[in-house]
Amino acid sequence: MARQAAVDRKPTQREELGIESRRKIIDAAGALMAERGFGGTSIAAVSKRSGLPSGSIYWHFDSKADLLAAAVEEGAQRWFDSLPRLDELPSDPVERVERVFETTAAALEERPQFLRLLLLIALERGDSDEVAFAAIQRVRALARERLNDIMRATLEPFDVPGRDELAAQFASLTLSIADGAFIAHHIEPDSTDIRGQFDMARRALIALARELLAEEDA
Amino acid sequence: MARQAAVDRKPTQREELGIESRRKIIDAAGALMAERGFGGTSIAAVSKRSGLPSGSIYWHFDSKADLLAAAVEEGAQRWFDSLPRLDELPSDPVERVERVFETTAAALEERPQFLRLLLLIALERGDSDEVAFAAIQRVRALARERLNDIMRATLEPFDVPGRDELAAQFASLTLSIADGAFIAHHIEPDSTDIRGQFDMARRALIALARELLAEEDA
Amino acid sequence: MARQAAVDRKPTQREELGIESRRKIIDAAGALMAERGFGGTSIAAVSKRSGLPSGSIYWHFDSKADLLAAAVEEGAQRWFDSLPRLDELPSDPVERVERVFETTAAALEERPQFLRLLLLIALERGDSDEVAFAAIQRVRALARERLNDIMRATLEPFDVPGRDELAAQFASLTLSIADGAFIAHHIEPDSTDIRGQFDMARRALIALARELLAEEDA
Amino acid sequence: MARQAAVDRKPTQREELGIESRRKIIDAAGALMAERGFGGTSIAAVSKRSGLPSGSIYWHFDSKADLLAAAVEEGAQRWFDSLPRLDELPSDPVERVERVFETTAAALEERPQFLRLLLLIALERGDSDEVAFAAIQRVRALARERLNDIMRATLEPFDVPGRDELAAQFASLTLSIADGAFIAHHIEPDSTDIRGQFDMARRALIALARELLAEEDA
DNA sequence: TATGAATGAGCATTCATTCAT
DNA sequence: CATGAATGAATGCTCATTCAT
Repeated sequence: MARQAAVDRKPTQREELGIESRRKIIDAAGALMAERGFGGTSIAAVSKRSGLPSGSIYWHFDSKADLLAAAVEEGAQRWFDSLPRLDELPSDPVERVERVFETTAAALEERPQFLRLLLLIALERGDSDEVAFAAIQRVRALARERLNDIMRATLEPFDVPGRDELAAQFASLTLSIADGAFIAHHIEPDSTDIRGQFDMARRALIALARELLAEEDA
Repeated sequence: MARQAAVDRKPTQREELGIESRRKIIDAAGALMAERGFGGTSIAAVSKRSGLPSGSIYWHFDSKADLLAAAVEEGAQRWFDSLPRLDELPSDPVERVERVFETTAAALEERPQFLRLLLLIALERGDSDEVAFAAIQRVRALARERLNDIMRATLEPFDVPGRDELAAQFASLTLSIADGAFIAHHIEPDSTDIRGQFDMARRALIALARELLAEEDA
Repeated sequence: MARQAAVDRKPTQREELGIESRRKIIDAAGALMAERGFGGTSIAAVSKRSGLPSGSIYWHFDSKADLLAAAVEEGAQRWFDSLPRLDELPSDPVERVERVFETTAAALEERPQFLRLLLLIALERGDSDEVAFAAIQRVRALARERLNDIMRATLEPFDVPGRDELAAQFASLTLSIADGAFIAHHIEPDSTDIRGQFDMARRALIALARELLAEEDA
Repeated sequence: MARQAAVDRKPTQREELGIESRRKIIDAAGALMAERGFGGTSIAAVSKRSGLPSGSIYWHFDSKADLLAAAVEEGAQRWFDSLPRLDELPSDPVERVERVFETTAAALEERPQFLRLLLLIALERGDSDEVAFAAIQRVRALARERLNDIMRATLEPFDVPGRDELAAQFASLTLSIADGAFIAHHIEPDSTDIRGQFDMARRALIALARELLAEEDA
C-alpha cells in the first residue's frame, strides 16, 4: 500500500517517480471510466493506457473502486481550479451572470471528460463506489453553492418577495440545464447548441424575475 | 437464429412459452442494465434474475448487445405507450403545456428505470452497442417532435417573429431540463423537486414569450 | 452453479459426462491438496491435472474451499468403504483387535493420500475451510466410534473397573498412534515401521489390561 | 547477499538493529507458516506482521524458502533449549521417564506453534523446501536420540532380551504418540487429553516391559 | 424450445522478487 | 541496513459464448 507521508520533507527522486506514476494512472483511469463507465473499465486497460503494469496500480491504490474515487476527486479539483473565482467576476450582476454562464458553458465544451465521468458514475450505482459517489455529491454541492451566490447577487436589484428562495430555485434549474444540455450534446452532437440553451435559459429566468417584480408592483 | 418474423397465426403453446421467456429476459436485462450499465451487467446475472438458464438467453438473442438493444426498444415502446396521445390533450394551449409537463414529470417519477437505462447507455459509449444507441436516438427524436408540436401550439397566440424556431428551442431546453432534473433527483434525491423545476421552467418560458411579444409591439 | 437434481430420474448422456468431470476434478484436487496443502494447490494445477478448463471447475464447485470440502468428503467415503464392516470381523475379541489393527495399518500403507489430506487440512487452519474441517471432525468421530466398539469388545473378558472408560482411552491412544506413525513414516520413511508400532501398541495395551485385572484381583 | 558469518567483534548499533529485524521477521514467518503452511504464507503477510517492508525481508533472506528454513531452525533451537538437559533429570529411571513425559507434554501444550510448523511442513512436501525438510529431520533425529537414551536407562533394571532394540521401539512409539496426541488436540481440542494419553502410554509400556520380564523368568 | 455442461479469454487482485536510492 | 516503488507472472474467479441433447 502506498503510504503517503504526511511528513513535510522533500520527496526523494524515487518518490517523485512514484507521484508521477500515480498521476499517470489517475489520468488513464479517469479518461477510460468517463468513456466506458466503472464496470466497463478494466484494470488491464488502465495499465495499458498508463503504461504501468497492473501490479503498480495496486501499489498506489487499494482497489479499483479506490482508483475511481481518486480519479473523481482529482477531476473535481481540476474542474474547480478552472472556474473563475468569485472575486475575479465582474461586479455588475447582469455581467456577472453572463460571465458565469459563459465560462461554465466553455468548460463543458472544452473539458467534457470530467462531467461525463460524474454523470456516468452517478447513474451507474454499483455497490463498490460509495466513496466516489460521496465525492460526486461534494462536487455538486460546491457547484450549487457557487451558482446560488451568483443568483442571489443577480436578483438583488429585483425586489421580489422570497428572493433567496427564488435564487436557490434558479440555481437548481441552471444546474439541471447544464447536465441536460451536456447529455443532449452527447446524444445528438450535431443538433445541440449548449451555449444557445444556456442563453435562452438566462433570458427566460430574467424575464420571469421581471414579471414577478411587475406583479409585485401592481 | 432466434426471432422469426411474426407470422400471422395463433402461436402454439410452445411458442407462447417462448414469448413469455423472452419477456422475462428483457425485463431482467432492462432492470439490471439500468442499475449497473451495459458493461456491468453479466449474462449470468440476467439468467439469475430471469430464472432462465444462460443457454436460453442465447436462444432468444444473438448476443449481449442484441439483448441490450431489445431492452431499450421494448422500454421505449412502453414509455411512449404510457404518454397521453396528442388527441387526448386539451385544446387550450396553456392547459396543454401544463398537461404535458405534468404527465412527463409523473412518468419520470414513477418509472425512472427506463430513463436511467437511456442515459446510462448514451453516456457509456462502448463499442458494441450501436444498435442500442440508434434506438436511443430514435426515442429522443420522437420525444423532441412531440414537444415541438406542443410548443408550437402553445406559442400560436404569441405573434413573435421566428416563432417556429423559438418553439424548437423551447422544446430542446425542456428536454434538457427533463434529463437534468432526473439526474439531480438521482444524485440528491432528498433535495430535488422534479415537478418544481418543471413548473419554474414553464413559467420562465412563458414570461420570456410574453416579453418577446411586448418587445415586438414596442 | 451445478444444481444437482434431487430428482430420481436417469441422468442424460450429457449429465453423465458432467458427473464424470466432477469425479475427475475431485480426484485431481484431492491428490494435489494432499501433496501441497490447500493454500499450495492452485485451481490452475487442478485444471491441468484433471484435464478440464478452470471454468468447468467453477461450474461444478462454487469455490476452491467448496472443492476441498468435496474432496475430503469423497475421500472419507471411500476410506470408510474400504474398512471391514463390524459384522465381517471375527467374533473372538483378540482376533478382532488383531484384524482391525491389521486392516487399518494396511489401509494406511496402501492409500496414504487421504490421511495426508486429512492431517494437512486439520493443521493448516486457514479461514475458508470450515466445511472441510467439519468433514474431518466427522470422519474422526466415526473412526473413534468404531475403535471404541472394538476396544469395548476386546476388554469384555477383563473384568476391570471403569472398563468402558478404559476402552475409550485405548481408542483415543490408538487413533493418536495411527496418526503419529503415519507422520513418522512420512518424515523418515526408511526407518519407520508402521505395523511394528501398531503391534507393539497392541501388546502394551493388553499387558496393561492384564496388569489392571491382576491389581483388581489382589 | 545477507548473513555474513558471525565475526567476533561487538556488533555496531546498526548491526544490532539488523539482528533485531531479523528476529522480528523470523518470528512473524514462523507464526504465520505454522498457521497457514508455507504455500499459504505470503511475504506481504510476513511484512505486515513483522512491521518491516518486504524489501527488508529480502535483504535478510535470499528467498521465501530460505526464510522458512531459518524459521524451522530457529524454532528447533528454542524448542530444545526449553527441554531439560539430561544431567538435570532425576537418576531414578522411573522418575526419569515420568519427568521426560511430563516436560514434553508441557512443552507441547505451552508452545504448540513450533510443532505445528514442523508437522505442516513435513506433510506439505512442496518443491522448494528441501532445506527446511532437512532441518525437520535433524530435529526429529535429536528428539528420538534423547528418547532413546531415556528408554534405555529406564529398561536397564528389566533384564529382557534385545533390550536396546526394545528401547528404540519404545522411543519410536512415544514419538508417534506425541505427534498423534498433538494432532488430536488440534482437531478435537475439547475432548483430547494430551497428558492423559502420555500417562496411559507410559503405564502400558511399563506393563509390557514387566510382562516380557516375567515371560523371560518363566 | 430449453438447458446442463463446457470452454478459454478475461477479470480484479496478490504473488515473489528486484532495485535505485 | 532500510525502504518505497516497480514488475510481470500467477492467483481465484467470472465472462460471453457454444453446443449436444
